[in-house]
Amino acid sequence: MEASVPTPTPFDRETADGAPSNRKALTIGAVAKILGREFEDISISKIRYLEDQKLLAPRRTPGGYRLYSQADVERLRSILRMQRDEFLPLRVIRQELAAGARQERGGEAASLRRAASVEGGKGTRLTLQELVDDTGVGADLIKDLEDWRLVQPVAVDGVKVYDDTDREIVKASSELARFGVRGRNLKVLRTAADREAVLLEAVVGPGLRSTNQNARQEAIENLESLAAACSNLTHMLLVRDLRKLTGED
Amino acid sequence: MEASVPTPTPFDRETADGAPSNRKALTIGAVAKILGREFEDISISKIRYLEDQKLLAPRRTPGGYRLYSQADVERLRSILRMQRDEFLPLRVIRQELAAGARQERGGEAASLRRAASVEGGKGTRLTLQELVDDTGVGADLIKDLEDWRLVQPVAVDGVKVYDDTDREIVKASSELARFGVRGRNLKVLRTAADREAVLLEAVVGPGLRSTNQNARQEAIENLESLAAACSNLTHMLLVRDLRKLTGED
DNA sequence: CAAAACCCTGAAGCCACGGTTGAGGCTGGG
DNA sequence: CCCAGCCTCAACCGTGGCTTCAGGGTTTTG
Repeated sequence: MEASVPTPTPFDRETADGAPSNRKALTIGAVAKILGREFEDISISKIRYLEDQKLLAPRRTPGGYRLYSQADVERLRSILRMQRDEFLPLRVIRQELAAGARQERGGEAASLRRAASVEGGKGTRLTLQELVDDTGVGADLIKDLEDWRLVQPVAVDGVKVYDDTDREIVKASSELARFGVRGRNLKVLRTAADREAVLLEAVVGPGLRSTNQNARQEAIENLESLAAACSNLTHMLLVRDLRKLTGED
Repeated sequence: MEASVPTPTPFDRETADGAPSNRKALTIGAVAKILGREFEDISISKIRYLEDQKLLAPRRTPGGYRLYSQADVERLRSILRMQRDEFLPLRVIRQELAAGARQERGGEAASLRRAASVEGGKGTRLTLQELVDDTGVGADLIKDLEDWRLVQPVAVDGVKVYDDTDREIVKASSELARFGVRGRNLKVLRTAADREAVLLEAVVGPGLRSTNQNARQEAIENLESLAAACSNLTHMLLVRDLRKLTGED
């Protein structure tokens, strides 16, 4: 989410005049703090390192302090995204940046990869309105999905908030809704998923509850593989059933 | 070491009847040589390393030699491609593979999509032996899958033959078998798929039975979309369930 | 103006990833 | 029975991507 923090940082005194602060150059510490919201593994030393690797070239004060323009920050942001979402090595990112400000290339696939991850980011919190805007789905359908518990918002401060699995679920459901498949029919899918979850829980459960952090991590990764394989298998089984349907007529 | 060598292969693997040799299982050296054409940085040790990292799991001879099925070679090929072309780290490739390359960027997803197509080309007919060589799965697991009716061969002239959905199902199951999920547990997946099929049948059934050829064709295409959306939705529901599992600790 | 907060460079260190190498020993096809 | 080919296990290695530390300069703030 692009909340683009125009927020006055604690030590922020450069915004004393109500002027648009986002025009001002930032010190390295300020940049780290801002980007820290989106990327938890950012650090001052890392930013310096990236400069060392010729990925950035901020202006300097006469005294030698780095000064980051708004553009620099954006550049850095996209570097970090490519790292995190597309797993690109710096060497490649450098080229990618040099080759014009190309953007949004494999972005779709990458975001999918993240969205489908079991290891939940917990990051996203959407209001109903945002969910509607984001998916282009009517509030009535969402209501329907909630009634049948396909979507399970959480109440925070009396407001329902949705997360990113909810969003993906809504998107997928809207596809089905086009064909008239709605809440009551979807219930069968939910129970199917619930049962699969129980099955997988039985397999990795022990490792998951292990106190050993390594074992736990491994269990989570196995869980990802299992979930994928499971969905895959179910899909193939469905395809076979459907072929029988279309074949024998 | 694996004590249970799954090779009571009933039939001699000699292709006395001049069968296409590319159906046969290969030794590691042969695999390296073949893939060496496309990937210069392949080596025997690298292939072994990838196995060590759980990216491959070829069958073994009773003596311990690795035997690579056609499917294994393809899997390896796509591993190498993801490394070379998409710079993905092995950790990510592992997941991507488990997902059965459900979405393949960059174009050619043809082979899988064909296999996943509802519109069945009844073409493929595999014997048990071919199925084993092709998928690299032990005959015992296949037997297990048959017992639980995940795989449904047809008897022709007293010989059981499998089709390509069976093959894909076996492949997906082998992924799960690695974690000890076998026949009895898989039954829940089959019934889930069956129910989804019933659901979709209700939606497109009328069109499917239409005498109007156009309407029929359209129904089939809708069915594909529906199947995809359905699987997708079930997967997301599963992911959400699993996140709850990993989250609350 | 001085202390406090922040920033600078360069060199060294660290850890994970993705393999390779080598010793010592089986396998299996001709 | 021979010998190329394969096996495991453990040690080793280069690179990438940072972090840490020492020693010292710059800016802000009160």
